[in-house]
Amino acid sequence: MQDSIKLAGIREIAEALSISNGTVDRALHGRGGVSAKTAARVLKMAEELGYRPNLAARALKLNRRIRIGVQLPKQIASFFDPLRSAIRSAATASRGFQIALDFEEYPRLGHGDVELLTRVLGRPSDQRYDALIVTPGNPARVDALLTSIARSGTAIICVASDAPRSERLASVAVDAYTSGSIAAELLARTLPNGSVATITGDLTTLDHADKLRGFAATLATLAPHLTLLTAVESHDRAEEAYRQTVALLKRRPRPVGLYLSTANSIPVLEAVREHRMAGKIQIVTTDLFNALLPYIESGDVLATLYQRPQTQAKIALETITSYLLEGTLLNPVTRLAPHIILRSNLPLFLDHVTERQISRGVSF
Amino acid sequence: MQDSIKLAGIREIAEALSISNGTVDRALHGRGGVSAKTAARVLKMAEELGYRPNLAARALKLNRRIRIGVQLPKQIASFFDPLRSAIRSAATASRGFQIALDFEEYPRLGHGDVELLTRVLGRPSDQRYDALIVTPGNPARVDALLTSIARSGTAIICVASDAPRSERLASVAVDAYTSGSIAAELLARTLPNGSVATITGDLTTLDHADKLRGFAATLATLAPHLTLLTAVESHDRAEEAYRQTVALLKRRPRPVGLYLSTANSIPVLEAVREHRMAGKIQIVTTDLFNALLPYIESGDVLATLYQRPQTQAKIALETITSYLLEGTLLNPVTRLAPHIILRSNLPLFLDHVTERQISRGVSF
DNA sequence: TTGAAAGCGCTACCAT
DNA sequence: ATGGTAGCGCTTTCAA
Repeated sequence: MQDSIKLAGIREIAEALSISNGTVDRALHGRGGVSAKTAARVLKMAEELGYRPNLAARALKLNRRIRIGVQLPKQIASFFDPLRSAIRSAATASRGFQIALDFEEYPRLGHGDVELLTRVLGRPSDQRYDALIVTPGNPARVDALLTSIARSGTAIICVASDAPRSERLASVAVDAYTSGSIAAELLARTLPNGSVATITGDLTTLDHADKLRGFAATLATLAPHLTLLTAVESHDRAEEAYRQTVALLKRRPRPVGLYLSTANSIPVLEAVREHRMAGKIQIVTTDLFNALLPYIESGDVLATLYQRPQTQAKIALETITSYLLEGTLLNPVTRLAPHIILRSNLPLFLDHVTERQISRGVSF
Repeated sequence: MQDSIKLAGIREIAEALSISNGTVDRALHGRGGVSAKTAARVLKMAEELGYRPNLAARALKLNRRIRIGVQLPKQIASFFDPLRSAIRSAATASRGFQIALDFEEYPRLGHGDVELLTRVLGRPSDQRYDALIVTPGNPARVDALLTSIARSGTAIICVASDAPRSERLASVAVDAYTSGSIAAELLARTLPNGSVATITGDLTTLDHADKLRGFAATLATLAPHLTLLTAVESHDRAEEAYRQTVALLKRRPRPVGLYLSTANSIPVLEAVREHRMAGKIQIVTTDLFNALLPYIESGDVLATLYQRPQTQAKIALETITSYLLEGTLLNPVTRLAPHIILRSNLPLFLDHVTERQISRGVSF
């Protein structure tokens, strides 16, 4: 198969119609100031000649500096730190134009996010963000704000969770429902009778609620022999998670399986170890970071569901740049499959938890 | 965090040193015709000013049409067809310059590849490939050829398998050893005592041999209770696979687990079904395609290890373009983690087996 | 060895 | 409503 020989630019269209390239440009982009008739002729000819804009020329001419705000929580650092650094390296790798990143942090999901978002609206117009990357916590509290910001001309990209009822441009996240579902299938395959418990962050966060729904649904389908206990919310705090785990371990009968749906898993695992329950309770965790490695290697953790921050960052930035530069919205909603990390494939992911994630070579 | 205010181009360096931008360009790229002294001054100043080339301008000026040859086997189509179409869409999405793809096919791995490779060397110089994407079969037979092609100025990218002893520029593949290892871990978790069998393509193909090594090693570690039968080679042919499966099913004691390390799984699954062994033998397969879906949904297949052709294509093209345009070799060796697809996460991958993989939005 | 300048295709501005 | 043109930063050619 051979591709076409040569491709038409604005100049070719203009010549073919004996009009000026300025007019062609206006017509192609609907900038107005063109009669409906010529506009139609231009569009038709563009189609005929198979016009494809030269993006290098466009980028060079516009020479834009895209300014992107990034508002992410500090907690849980084991997820958001890699996400931040992946955003940084994805921005550096961007071809054709400069990306200026403005990182802002707040303590944790749902605490301080509203304040930061509000501040975005107050920015002087010469410092307006072209795009804003956020992880929405409770949609009820941020939907309206996100919509205002979007209407003020800043494209909003939700990462790691979503606020579907706001006017965000796009959303990138792991499919939360499926994450829960995988956890349930893995536990269902491994466990005999008994009850299983889940520890999550905060059920007002969409991502956390969806994980639980998926978990419950698949458990009911695939493992009628397992009972699901009421979900525990740790609010992504270490102490709470520890305390709640201890309480769970004191229940009789003791749960035989555990699904930890946020990266706040270490306190739980410590509590389990201290009560000498390691290996006796099957545990599925979320995400991947240094402190978790020994638990996977030892088999204390059956599997962890990795939310692929690098991939999320890459897609978020691709979405932003192709929207701002080409005007095309690639995919309003991306739902990634989490990586299922077991003992056998753990080595392949070790790159992701070291400093190497900052370097350029890492692709996923 | 605020990024730097403005960035230096060639012009700025030239002005700072009161020389012409032509000289600066020559010095920066070591094109010769520059005195060692000025070259050093330029390099130093570039460093000082934090020079970053404007890739849009470079692309515009060069306005290159990169010509890429793609030589992949027809069989097994369920893997290579998606790979081909992913290469096509990744090329279309490339910003800043044209990519001309030249697809060539041969019957199957190891049959006809040498002939096609040989033909590359005979191409007239004005039709030279800038890069060549191949899946090497038996390295003993292609290593020398690949090296010749590489030396003739065509960058070689291996996809789906590797020829590490050739002078290929880069290689992108699923980590084969780990794939085998995952299969073993999954079977080990599920099976009681018994023997397990593997059906592969051809053990001279590196990818196939590595899968087997990983499978055997992990089985020995994690499942001493399972015996591994000698590997069966189906040479990626349907009839052979069917026949060999029937033979396996007649063995006593009958194997309790099966690892199919290539996409040539349907004949095997059919044989198993016809012998009413579905669900009684745990099976791990490779890759994902329409015909496989019902087997996963029914539970006949415990899991399939998806080799992510879209991702491989994307990385291959990124590697090529950044090498040809920027002169940087991103990652000589990329080893992807296969996706472990179970019943619970299958829905997330359905996009990948429909026609949608041709559209632009799909990222993985 | 170095300088000067053209021009890649597009956008945007000014003129008509 | 349309035409004409400068200029983005780089590479390359021609001249000195």
